[in-house]
Amino acid sequence: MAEEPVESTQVDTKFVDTQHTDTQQKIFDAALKVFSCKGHDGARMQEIADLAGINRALLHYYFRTKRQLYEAVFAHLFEQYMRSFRAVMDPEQPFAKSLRDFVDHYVDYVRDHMDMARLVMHENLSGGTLMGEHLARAFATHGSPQQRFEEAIVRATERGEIQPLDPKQTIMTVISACALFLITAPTVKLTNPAAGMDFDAFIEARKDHVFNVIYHGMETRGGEA
Amino acid sequence: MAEEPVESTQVDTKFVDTQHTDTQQKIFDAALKVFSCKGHDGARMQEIADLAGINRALLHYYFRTKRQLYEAVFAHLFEQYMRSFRAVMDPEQPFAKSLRDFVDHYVDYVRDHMDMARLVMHENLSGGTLMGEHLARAFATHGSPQQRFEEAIVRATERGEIQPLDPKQTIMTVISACALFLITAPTVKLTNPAAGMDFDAFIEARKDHVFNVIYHGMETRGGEA
DNA sequence: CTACAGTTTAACAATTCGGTTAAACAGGAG
DNA sequence: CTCCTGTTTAACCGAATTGTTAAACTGTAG
Repeated sequence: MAEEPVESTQVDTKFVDTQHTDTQQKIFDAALKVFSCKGHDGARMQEIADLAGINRALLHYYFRTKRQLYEAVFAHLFEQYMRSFRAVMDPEQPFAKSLRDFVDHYVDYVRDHMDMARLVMHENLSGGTLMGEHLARAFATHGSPQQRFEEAIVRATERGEIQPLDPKQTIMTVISACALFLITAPTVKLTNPAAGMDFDAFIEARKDHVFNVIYHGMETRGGEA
Repeated sequence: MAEEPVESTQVDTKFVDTQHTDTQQKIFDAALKVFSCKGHDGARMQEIADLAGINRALLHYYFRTKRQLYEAVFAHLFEQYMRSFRAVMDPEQPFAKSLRDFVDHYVDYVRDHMDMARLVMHENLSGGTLMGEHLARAFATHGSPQQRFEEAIVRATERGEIQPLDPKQTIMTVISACALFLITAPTVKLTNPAAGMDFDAFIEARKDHVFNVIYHGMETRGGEA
């Protein structure tokens, strides 16, 4: 019987490794798509196998159990997400730029990773501890993506650029305004028979809208400067 | 065999009706709780029966299939939701009041109907057409809850109270800012080890924050009036 | 050629779950 | 008392799913 291939990628013969990671990647992609659409419970291993172009036996050969596969996919996405936010955000730049960058990056990321966003929401609704654990660990090691943004908010407040508001509230507002629309977009489309509308354009407009409303809602107003 | 009890409540002998609606209510409550936590696929009829204090046979006696029960619960919640929004919102009152009312009502409603909110999000993620159909029908008959708010936005813009922004974007921003926090609250709690924080107080603060940021973000600014 | 990891096929076990059924029971209505 | 409806109990079916296993096949590495 072959040894557990998931953890041990020490065997780096070029061929094996490539073949290995190739299939694993196909599985990841398929699993993500299925899990994100139907959630852990709604997903079927058979469907994942089909989508990956392999058979169920091989699926279990790579990931012994459904749960294991689910968690692997989740962890992978999460890591990817955390990494994407690590770069940007300098607390000393003008708040307008920090906010704009954060909004742009957030909207773009969610738009380009809808599967991930849906999966996260599924996990969140299911009330499992999976996300909690990952979040806690990630925050402890790299610091949270929002942390940089929070610093920027605090600094901007100290500089008198924006009003003294609870940063937690601000972050929640920004993230909500950016994310919820995209997550609910499929349903919104169903409702809104405005079929002709350009979705991409609406997203770009959304960035502007969120930035403008929130920025001007937070900046120190004339009389108080 | 008893006739289908779900649709036909014509038999209004006091006793029977009471007994009937009593059990049905227990089932509704139990089903809502289970469905909202685990989604349609994750929910188990046995668990619903247990929570309702009855047995599976009786559950199927009232609702023939799981799907039927699910849709009944969904429709019931939806109707209730639409009704709750029908009253308020006068387009001619100051926009500050319209916005404040909408935010307050929305936050309160979602807070007091978390199960419903979670269920809606589940349904949304699952990409079913259920919500789309209900929404479309409701919009056609009573007009949407947001419609009143949208009118208020349009009128306020005409009066020059607020800047000319796309009302769709504004509504999306307001609803997002109100709802997402509550839906993700369980997870946020897991992450944030600030166990001491008063959740109710945070919610009240959230209303203020959302209102303030959005209102001041939208009002016509000094130079342009 | 041999070994071996990856892969397929096909069948299997075990469980779970949704749904049905029949029989019996309970208690108010008439 | 008798009828009827709601309710329970218990057993059952059938379908779907997860997970396992054994055997055979494939192509590269050595």
